Amino acid sequence: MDDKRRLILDQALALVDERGLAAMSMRAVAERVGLTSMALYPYVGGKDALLDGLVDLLNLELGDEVGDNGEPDWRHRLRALGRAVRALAGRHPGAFPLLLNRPAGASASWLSAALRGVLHDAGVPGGHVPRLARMILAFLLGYATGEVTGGLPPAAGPGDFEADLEDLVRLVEAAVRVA
Amino acid sequence: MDDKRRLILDQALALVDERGLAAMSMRAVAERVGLTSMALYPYVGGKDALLDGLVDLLNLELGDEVGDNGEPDWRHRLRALGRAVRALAGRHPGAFPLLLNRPAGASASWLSAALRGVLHDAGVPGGHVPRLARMILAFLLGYATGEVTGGLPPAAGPGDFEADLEDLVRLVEAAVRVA
DNA sequence: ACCTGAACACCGTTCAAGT
DNA sequence: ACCTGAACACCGTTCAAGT
Repeated sequence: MDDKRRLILDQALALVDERGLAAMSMRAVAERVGLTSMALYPYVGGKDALLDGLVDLLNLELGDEVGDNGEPDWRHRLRALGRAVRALAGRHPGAFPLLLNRPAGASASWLSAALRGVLHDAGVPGGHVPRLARMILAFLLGYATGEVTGGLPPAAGPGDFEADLEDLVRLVEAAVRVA
Repeated sequence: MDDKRRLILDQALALVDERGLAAMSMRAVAERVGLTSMALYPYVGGKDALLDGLVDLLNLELGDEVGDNGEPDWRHRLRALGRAVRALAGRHPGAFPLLLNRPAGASASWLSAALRGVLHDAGVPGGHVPRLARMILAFLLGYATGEVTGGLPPAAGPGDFEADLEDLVRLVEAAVRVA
């Protein structure tokens, strides 16, 4: 019976996708599920916890999309991660900013761990892996958030993001050369 | 008499600094100023516009801190910009995330323009300047936002941000070599 | 010109009560 | 066990009314 929690979270995310974060009230979510707002509390425990649940959902979706295909080329994997983050923001423009704006829960470390794996396989010295992973994470979340909120000026050209990804690849290569 | 608007914005920012964004209601700001909430509307025009006003205030403060001292070394200027953004977030942890989460208004382009100036002086080919400036902006805002919200995992070491800045310097140098 | 009182349509959350 | 009605203390915002 705990897929009722999942049902509620799914409907909340759908609501945010359709009408924006500001429209997501406990009452509005409940109506979508066919309950009153008070009935949600045992399942999701308050609005704040519900938002944390949405963050978990986004991380889950990101993990599903990227998968763990045994792609050996770290450059391919880094580009794929970057594109997946941006695509996730595109599918969930209302909810995506939560990733950067709320304390990172346990599930939030998925992307962080994936980036560390890429850097390790690239041959980045172990002592630099956590810092560099965090740096790339800050860029990816900042970029996709700003794109979706308008907090960043609009991109000058359509290929800008791909060029940014190549710059990230070079950044990693430079860190490898230090070794 | 338009420093009354400024008074209201200053008090709103102080309130957010002290008690967090969630505590900033029109009524709470008004009480701090010594008015009722309805009296604020002619000056700041609704809560959303008030939040935009806070963004302007942050950009102003950033511009004041960095100044336009004729520092000729673009590396110094890039590091100074990065440190200033991070320090601003440290002073205003509640309000800072607004920079990335709200559409960039006219004043928001200050930092963007400053970064473009640095890249130009560094000798980055003109065609790459806007993209690279935006990339660095995404990193800086993402980094400082995530640090202040907990959306990014905690830094591994105390010198991590300085090391990140050196990586940015190298990123710019690499873009210059392409020229 | 500048401000307030009263009111409206909402919030999140609690808790006793219903089935 | 699961849900609801009623209630509380809040919101943002409008507008007629006060000075």
